[in-house]
Amino acid sequence: MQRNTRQRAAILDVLSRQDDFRSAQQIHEQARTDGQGVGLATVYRTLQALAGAGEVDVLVTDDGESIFRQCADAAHHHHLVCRECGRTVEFQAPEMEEWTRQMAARHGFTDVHHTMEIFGLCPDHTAPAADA
Amino acid sequence: MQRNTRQRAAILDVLSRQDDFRSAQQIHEQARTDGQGVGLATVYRTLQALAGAGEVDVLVTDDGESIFRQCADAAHHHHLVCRECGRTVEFQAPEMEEWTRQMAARHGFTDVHHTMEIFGLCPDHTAPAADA
DNA sequence: ATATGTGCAAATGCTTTGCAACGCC
DNA sequence: GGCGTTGCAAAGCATTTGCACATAT
Repeated sequence: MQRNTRQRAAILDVLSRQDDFRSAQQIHEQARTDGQGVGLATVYRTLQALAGAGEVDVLVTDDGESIFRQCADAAHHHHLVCRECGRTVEFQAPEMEEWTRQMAARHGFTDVHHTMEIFGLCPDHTAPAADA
Repeated sequence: MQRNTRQRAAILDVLSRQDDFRSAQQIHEQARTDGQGVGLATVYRTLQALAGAGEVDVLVTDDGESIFRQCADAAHHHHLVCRECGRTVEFQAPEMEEWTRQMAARHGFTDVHHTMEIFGLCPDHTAPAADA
């Protein structure tokens, strides 16, 4: 049901060599650069499938763009992401998990999931001094 | 510099009577229903201004849509939101604030901000039993 | 052989913007 | 009166989809 196409391999290849969160368009361009051209629609479709299968993590940026990453940790975790270059640090927050679960339960919410991501500028992209 | 127009008042009015997170389009429609028609572009522009001024909170849903709400607590806080109706519970997580700050600092990230929202189904919208 | 995947281009949906008319201060 | 504001419609963007063609199994 899930075929082994050249395109799929190309996308997985880009993902496996990418340590940062990247948009579909960036991944598309990268595959293209690697000489493994893939249609943009295919990139979207494949990423969607991978995300659905839990093989890649998806984050929605403040401006509504989805960015993807093949994470090292298969378990549930969160991210510290550079909003400039996508550089990422994975981390877990077990206390938090429990905490949010209780919060949801206390208010009778079901089928919950939470987002908890930290966006900032990594050491290499610290904001230029805004000297007047 | 910020004028008192009928439109602005209409939008603020809708917001003040709205306890849930709503999209710009929903707010636009509501104003319209209230007999206080406002152009959609104006709604977007006004919400953007209000958000920038910190007078309303903005959340980005999983599908990239922005939803707005005039929050009771002016201080930094988080939300438990019903993904079906927008119903919201505000809450704070002081331990978390400190926690994320340290996490960012430890990795040399600056100018950070974090998102931490819980999405689920409120008691009134619990998923229909998926009985086979 | 056949269902699935792919590519293109058109369509979608949210949001932004150009520009002339409008109205607060 | 002047400058921010509004409205409309067009433009912009990321993403999705229809459909004919290619291809993995």
